Amino acid sequence: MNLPSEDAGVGQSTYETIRTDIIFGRLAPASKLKLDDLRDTYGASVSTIREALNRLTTEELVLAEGQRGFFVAPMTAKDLIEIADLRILLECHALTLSFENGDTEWEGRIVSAHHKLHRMEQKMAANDVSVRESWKQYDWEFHQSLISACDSASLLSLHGSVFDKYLRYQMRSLTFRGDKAAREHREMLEAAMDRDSERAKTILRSHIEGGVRHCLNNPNVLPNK
Amino acid sequence: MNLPSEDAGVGQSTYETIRTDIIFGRLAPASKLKLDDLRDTYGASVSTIREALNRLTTEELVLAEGQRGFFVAPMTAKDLIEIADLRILLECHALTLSFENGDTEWEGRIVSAHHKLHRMEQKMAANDVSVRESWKQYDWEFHQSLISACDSASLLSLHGSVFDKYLRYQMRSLTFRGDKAAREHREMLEAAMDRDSERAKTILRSHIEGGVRHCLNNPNVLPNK
DNA sequence: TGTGCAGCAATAATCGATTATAGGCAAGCG
DNA sequence: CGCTTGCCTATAATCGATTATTGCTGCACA
Repeated sequence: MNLPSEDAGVGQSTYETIRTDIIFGRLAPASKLKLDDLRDTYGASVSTIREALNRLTTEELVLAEGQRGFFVAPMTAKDLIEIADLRILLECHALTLSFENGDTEWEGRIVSAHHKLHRMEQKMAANDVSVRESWKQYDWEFHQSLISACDSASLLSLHGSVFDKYLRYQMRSLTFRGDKAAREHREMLEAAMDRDSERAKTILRSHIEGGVRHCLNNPNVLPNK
Repeated sequence: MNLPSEDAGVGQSTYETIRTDIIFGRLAPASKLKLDDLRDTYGASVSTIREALNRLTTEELVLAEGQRGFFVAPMTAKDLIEIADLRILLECHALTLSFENGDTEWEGRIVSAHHKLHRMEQKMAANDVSVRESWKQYDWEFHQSLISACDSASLLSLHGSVFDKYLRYQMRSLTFRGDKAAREHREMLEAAMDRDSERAKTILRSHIEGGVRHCLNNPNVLPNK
């Protein structure tokens, strides 16, 4: 997850803000994005807004329908399943490469990321819902750290984009999957320290499939259809 | 490969034209993209040009460096290897899914695409270089047809984007890899008809790896560095 | 003669205005 | 009474102008 970086130009920060607003559900799926409204909301000119929306169109977080404007990408069960399938494919592949290349620095990043994630999991378990967004942020950081030694910028970039789309579905389930996910994270940490990529991949697959089931069983996630 | 569709708006067609100009090498790798120059070349206002460049930035065909403008993405051996690795990963996965789901319509698409590709391969073998771009177009269509029954729009879209980046490298090798590639295409056609996805994947892997070697051995492809 | 600062030219970023399009509503005709 | 057609409003697409940034060049001072 790339959070909005304040220091950048108007264009860049508008793009990042709209992007996170879509991912965190502050802009409803399938809703119309009127340029004039967005200009008022985000305080940038229509041209700048269009720039941001066009970029998001390429990422398929926004749909541009002919001359009829922009819409937030809708959320469907089929899309969730496709995205999860892609995340498994890309992340497992990256895991294999990363486990081969990873050095001690890499282990350090993982241990550090897991520690921070674990703290958030504890807070979530104690029903402190205020940390929901930072929890997901640290979840990203942990998964990212595991594959960070894969030595392929293209793979990392593609994975990041898929991860964020997956995250949009996760953000809609208000309940915490708790113990199970936390245990899987710990097991992946251990598998990484043992350089056992097969074990890590098995856990990751069931980790993601569990997340998908959790979403599909939760009526908050896909209210329509 | 999505070729420019003339019927669309100025923005869309500018985007598509610049995109194909990058992929087909008419815009040199790592070259600076000056907005005023592009406005004259493509006959659209700077805002429209910016819109196109921003979209291409998301696809990583163009790099946007701070407040210092846009550049065509450079081409490097490492990037080629990463892209090819991703193409293998995505296309093999799609192949598996597609072979499971494919119906008779799907077979028809493959046979048709292979026939057209074969015609171009014959022309290329006869040193008719004028068909170089349509040959690559039909190559795309054939590979696309093989995975077209994978039933995942996200996977097809991601694959398309990676394929086009791979294509950019292929377009720089002026020589025809000929017989070998043509035989591999025919073998993949046969594997598809037999629904033998393992065989198809093995051929595909060596097909792509052969293409990469062909590029890396050709000094035209990566002149610098 | 080398270095640093200042002003200038080139070019990018942002904006608001103008033009084009779509979709709804109403009037007129069948 | 219903359907079609033309106008009208809301909104998108495109544009050229304005502002900001960068990096170069030349001059002054050490």
